[in-house]
Amino acid sequence: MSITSDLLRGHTDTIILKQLLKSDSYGYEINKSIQERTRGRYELKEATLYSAFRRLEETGLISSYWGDETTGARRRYYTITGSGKKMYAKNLDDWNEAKEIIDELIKEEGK
Amino acid sequence: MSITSDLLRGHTDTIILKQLLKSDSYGYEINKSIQERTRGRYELKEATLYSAFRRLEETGLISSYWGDETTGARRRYYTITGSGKKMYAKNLDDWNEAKEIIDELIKEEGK
DNA sequence: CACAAGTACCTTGACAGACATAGTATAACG
DNA sequence: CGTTATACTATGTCTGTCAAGGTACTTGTG
Repeated sequence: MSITSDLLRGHTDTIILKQLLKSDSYGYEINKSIQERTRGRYELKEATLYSAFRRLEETGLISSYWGDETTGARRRYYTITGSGKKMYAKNLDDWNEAKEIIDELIKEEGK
Repeated sequence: MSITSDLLRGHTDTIILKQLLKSDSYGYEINKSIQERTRGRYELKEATLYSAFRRLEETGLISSYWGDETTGARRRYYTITGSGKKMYAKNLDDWNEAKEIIDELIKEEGK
């Protein structure tokens, strides 16, 4: 991984919600997908991922169910809820604003 | 403040270093400057600011000296060091990369 | 067949950065 | 003369990330 975790901090939830917006998924798959999408520049640590799931489910932004795999390890699938979708939209807005603010504050040419 | 602190997390040091790049400054002034630059959308909490100073000084990225105010409260001024400048440049690069990665991961239209 | 590697999930405890709260001290203003 | 603004400090809490360790099943390899 090339960037530090503090820069990604606070985005984990949004990243997960985004993945679930496309379709239900499970931990391992989500993480693989993230690695692919970023061409290996970023991966969620397992502990981070699963603690995010717990947090998101506790606050009602996602819900989960066990898959009915007849073979292989069991998978816990997650679904984004209505309030999860709202939260995603809000987080995206917040991100766009934060991006602007941070740029203003740290860009060299400054204003 | 409109954006959450987790989104700003990890940028505090860079924001401070950026301010000191222009000229030596002190805590209160830096914070005021941030509020102005962001038109009130962001301010560092005092505890955050001063603990960042301590951290930056301990790691040699800034150094400090007491101002010789003949009036008003005493001010502790901070100067950015050589390694502070390098760190600033590195953090800026990291930010540009992180920005790209996060956008890829959370933007609606996806990839 | 034994064993490594890959898939898939979970728990515990530690750490660091942001922050709330509270305190000290001086100057300016009405 | 009390409030507001300036200016800094110290202590303790909270939360997200992560390291480390564990369980369990499947597939490939020699």
